Amino acid sequence: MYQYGQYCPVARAAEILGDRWTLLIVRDLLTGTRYFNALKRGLPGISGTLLADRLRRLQDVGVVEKRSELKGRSTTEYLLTTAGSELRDVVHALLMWGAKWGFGEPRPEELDPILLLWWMRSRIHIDRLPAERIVVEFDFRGVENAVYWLMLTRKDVSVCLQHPGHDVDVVVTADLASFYEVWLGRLSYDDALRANQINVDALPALACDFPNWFAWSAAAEAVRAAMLDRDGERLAVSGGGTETCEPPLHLPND
Amino acid sequence: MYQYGQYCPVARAAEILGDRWTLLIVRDLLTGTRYFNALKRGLPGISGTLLADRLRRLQDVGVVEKRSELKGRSTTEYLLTTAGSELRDVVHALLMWGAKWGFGEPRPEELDPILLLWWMRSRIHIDRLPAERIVVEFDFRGVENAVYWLMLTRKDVSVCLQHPGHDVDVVVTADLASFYEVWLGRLSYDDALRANQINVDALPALACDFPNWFAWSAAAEAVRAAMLDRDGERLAVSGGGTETCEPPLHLPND
DNA sequence: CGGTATCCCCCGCGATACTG
DNA sequence: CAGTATCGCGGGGGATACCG
Repeated sequence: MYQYGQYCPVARAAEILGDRWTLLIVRDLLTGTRYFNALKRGLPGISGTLLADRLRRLQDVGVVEKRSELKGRSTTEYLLTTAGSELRDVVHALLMWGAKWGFGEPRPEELDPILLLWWMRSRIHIDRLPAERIVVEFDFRGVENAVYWLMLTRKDVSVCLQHPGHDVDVVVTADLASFYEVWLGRLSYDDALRANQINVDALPALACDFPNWFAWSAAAEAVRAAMLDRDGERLAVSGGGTETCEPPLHLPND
Repeated sequence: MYQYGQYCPVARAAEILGDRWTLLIVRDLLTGTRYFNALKRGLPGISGTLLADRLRRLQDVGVVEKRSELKGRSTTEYLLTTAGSELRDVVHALLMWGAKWGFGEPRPEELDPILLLWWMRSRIHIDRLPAERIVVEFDFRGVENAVYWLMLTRKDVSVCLQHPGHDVDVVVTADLASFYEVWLGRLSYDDALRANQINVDALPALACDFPNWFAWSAAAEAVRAAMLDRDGERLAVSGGGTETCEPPLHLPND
């Protein structure tokens, strides 16, 4: 951990949060991730050693509390302290800025289908699911052999890298980049359907209900707002050819 | 520059801002620093190479604009773009959090007297200065031979590491840590005077006016608010022994 | 002043093996 | 599963010299 040697609150905060991965760890803790391996799954590329280092540092500075439940199994929980919870404002400011100024098309190396499904798993409207178990198969184009499954019940949601064995109820075939953009609010689900970037094969009732099972990304609203914001500024600057301008549609960008 | 490989606005923002020094560079640009060497002076410990690297990166991502005025001298200005200016929210969130949770007594290695004077230089109420040039000598205790000067005119303010030659109008003798705490709003100037942590030797009129020449740290208000905030929570938790509690005074902490 | 080019060292980090 | 201990490397970054 580097020390800037400046007696300044911004420098102190940057010392604590500036280490690689630390802000993403906080982001995930803020959205309810509590276990070591869950954090690790949400941060592909981090090594176990490094995650442990970062978590220890966060404990030392009073942002994270480690709680070991000795009762049932060796479940160790990482929870944000009060100080950690108040980082919500920092992460939110980063989110708003990132959505407006650091965002655009996904880079190829950002198209990790497993991470996407992992994120989706944590944003299921459990109470909107059908009563019976549902297995959804995702067939992502643009990545070789990217076929994974989501097993949805009202008790539990799991990402399967192997066929779960049960019958598949819904088959989603999608362009991975487009599905990511839908996830993040840059593209509307309906538009993606219409442009054949997403295809849902299931009994009509299920296919129609499918998009409602997901809350989509927590960042989607900010991303949409940022797009409108920037479009607004661009239009304002360019002078605008039409006085009554059409509501900006999310057009497929093929 | 590290890439997290996550299509997420927070990760994208962290990629751009997470490099060492970058947030402090933005902090200084936000407060009006515009020249390479001025940035360097405000960031003791950064190498010229690294500062140049960081500034180039910030240009590449559209946060900073480099403007070379070819007219007069070879003055090169670094200015925040619109995107850069909107980082104000991020830095502000860090400031608020840092003031509340990452702050406390200064660490010994943070007691750089030159940096303090450099900061003071940029927060002078130029219009409150006397009409004639004023030379203030600072005699910081706790550091060997830490004697420096501030030369104040309504045209220009400069930090002198050598005696500027002119007569000294005000001699400030102070404990460096305490003066830093006054600078940052953790200690009131008057209390520090009373506790002999700061001593001002000058003609009465000048001595009395001296503290009003400075705007003190831009972070001071946040720091004060954070102290009250935390005290409030502490009192609320401890139950409070007195029903009418005295307004929390900033007592000298000797 | 306002940087770039070069060299070289150190430590942040990944990989691996091991433990409760 | 939830980590710790150890080793080895690569590149981030400091020091220095140089240029416009």
